[in-house]
Amino acid sequence: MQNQNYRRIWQTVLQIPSGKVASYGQIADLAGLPGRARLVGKALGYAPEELAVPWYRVLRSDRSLAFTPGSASAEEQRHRLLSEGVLLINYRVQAQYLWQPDLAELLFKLQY
DNA sequence: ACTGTGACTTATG
DNA sequence: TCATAAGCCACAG
Repeated sequence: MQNQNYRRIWQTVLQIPSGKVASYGQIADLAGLPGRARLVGKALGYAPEELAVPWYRVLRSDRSLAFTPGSASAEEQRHRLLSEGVLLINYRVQAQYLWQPDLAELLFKLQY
């Protein structure tokens, strides 16, 4: 887990503001890893607790949760999002909650 | 080297 | 909207 790619993914997810969400593919792109959306899911699973990575702000490109509906993980994600004001309707969030970062500012913060 | 498996995505009907 | 199919890539066995 000392993987540099994982580190970049965690740092990118850390930039998602409260109340906003991003897709796995979007995070992969922003982290400089286009085409590796699946790696993002893997990286989130390995994220160190102390880093406090907001994994629940990441979902599929169609704005639905990646976990199977009703599962413990899905419920935790749903609750965490709700506590930030992001309401899920049929396991989907509204487009208004999508994160649209300022690329110049983001790249500066990530220091790539 | 080969194969199966995902916290995925896009195209198509 | 759904459902299916194919593409995708890292990783484990």
